[in-house]
Amino acid sequence: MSKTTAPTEPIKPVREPRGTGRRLYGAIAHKLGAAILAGEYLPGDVLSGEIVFSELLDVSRSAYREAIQVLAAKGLVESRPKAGTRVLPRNRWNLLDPEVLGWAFAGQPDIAFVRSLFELRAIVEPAAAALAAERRDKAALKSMRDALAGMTRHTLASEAGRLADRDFHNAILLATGNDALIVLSASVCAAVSWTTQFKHRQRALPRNPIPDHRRVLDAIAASDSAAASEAMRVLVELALEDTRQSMQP
Amino acid sequence: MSKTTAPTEPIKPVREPRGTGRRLYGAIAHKLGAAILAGEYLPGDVLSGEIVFSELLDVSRSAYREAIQVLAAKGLVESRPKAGTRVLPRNRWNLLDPEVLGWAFAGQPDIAFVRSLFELRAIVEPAAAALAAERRDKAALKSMRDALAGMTRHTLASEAGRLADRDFHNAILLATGNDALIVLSASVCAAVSWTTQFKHRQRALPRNPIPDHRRVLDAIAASDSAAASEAMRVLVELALEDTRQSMQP
DNA sequence: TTAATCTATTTGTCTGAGTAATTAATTGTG
DNA sequence: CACAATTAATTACTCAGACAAATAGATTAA
Repeated sequence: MSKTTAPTEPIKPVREPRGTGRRLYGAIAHKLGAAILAGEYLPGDVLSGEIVFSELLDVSRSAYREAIQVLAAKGLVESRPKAGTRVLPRNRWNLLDPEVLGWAFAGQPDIAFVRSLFELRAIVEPAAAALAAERRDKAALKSMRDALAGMTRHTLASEAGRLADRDFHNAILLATGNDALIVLSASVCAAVSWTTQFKHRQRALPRNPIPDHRRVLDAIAASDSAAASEAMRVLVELALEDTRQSMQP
Repeated sequence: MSKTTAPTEPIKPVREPRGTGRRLYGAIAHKLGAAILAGEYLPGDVLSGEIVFSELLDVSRSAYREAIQVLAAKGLVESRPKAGTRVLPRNRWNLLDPEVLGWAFAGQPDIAFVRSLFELRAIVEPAAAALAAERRDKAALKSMRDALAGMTRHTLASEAGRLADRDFHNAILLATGNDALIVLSASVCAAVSWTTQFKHRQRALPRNPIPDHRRVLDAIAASDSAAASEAMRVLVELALEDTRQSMQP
């Protein structure tokens, strides 16, 4: 195949801080990953051949192959000699991988998937708050207080406020001392921050959520795991409702 | 550096069905990933240089680089020009990635991490059972019944019995209709199956778990989400105790 | 002390060749 | 005719070597 046809604009590394596509192979992985998540390639589809596809993208086979390794590592595709590189069925995808989540939200995010993420969050975060209440680490409590202070200074609609909110949830997760929980929430929180960022672009937050956050903190400080869980449940519930409002219309 | 020193036996692709190391780059990724998870390389350590390291392993730079891409995709390492390839801090690792979990259990698994996985399971699975009870899909119910039947035919200590047990839990997750939950449990279940496999090598299961499983199924069939959650909680609790017994001494 | 510049080192990208694995067609065999 | 063994063709995989781009660290200038 000749290089005359350029069906896609030339792949160029994106300059993002800590982003996924600072290098060429990263940019290709981002492009292809987002395309797969968006449904442009369906499970079972083959990605032409190495030579054909790399020429199509106008990059070397090395760069293309390294990008494919990234996708394969996340369970999106599988390469086999003679069979080519095929998109794997959706249940093999590593949907909780932070980068994959980023690709999922790069395009029009699937409503059902967003809902399932919030459902997962509604399961995990209250339980995490309860665990944190049982452990009640003093340093962790201080982190939460700091984050809460940050939220009082800035409104949640601001960038700084959202960061403080994230820090608050992160501090609780840290306080559980559970590595698996920490990693999991790191993924989910990243995704949630995407949706909230999406949301706040349209409308400001209708209510002041500080008291709700303080309730969680107080319960953890008092080692009341049941109250902590319940308070966190309310918090997630509210976040879900806000998101639903902004995504429905 | 010359190739005279061979500190490690030559890397060779492992022949596993659907395994991680069928190719050379996969074998390297497996070797390095397992080494990192085992703590042989600590966060902040650099992996020499591409040329040095690839010669050390006696493979080409391409194969080594593709292996590194896999590790980088899972958040284990990060490569930057002039700075080399460094092991990232543990909170960047994608610990819920099935492959990473496999590497974690390739060596002596960290007790604290196993505990945190069970803690996560104890959080997620009862909630999933409750969700399944709310949805109550007829096809899913049939899958659970089939898996349960498989468990009655074989004892849980057998390979077939363990597969049936996995199918049972999988069917419940499927019934939730929550993609995020499904992916998450796919990871955790894989890890748990590792530990149970480890366990059963030493001693047979002391009790017959069929009635406990049936209780979960009945509660889901009756759309009693509270009962389903509680029954599943008991199930996970028992599994945790069994594992604790076999890992303590 | 601070900030700008330079340089050496390291990863990133490209090219082209050859190897190994696997599917699919083909042939042989009951 | 059905089925197993063989072969051929396609594809990913591995290798080697060169050059480009980026950057951490030293050097110099303000």
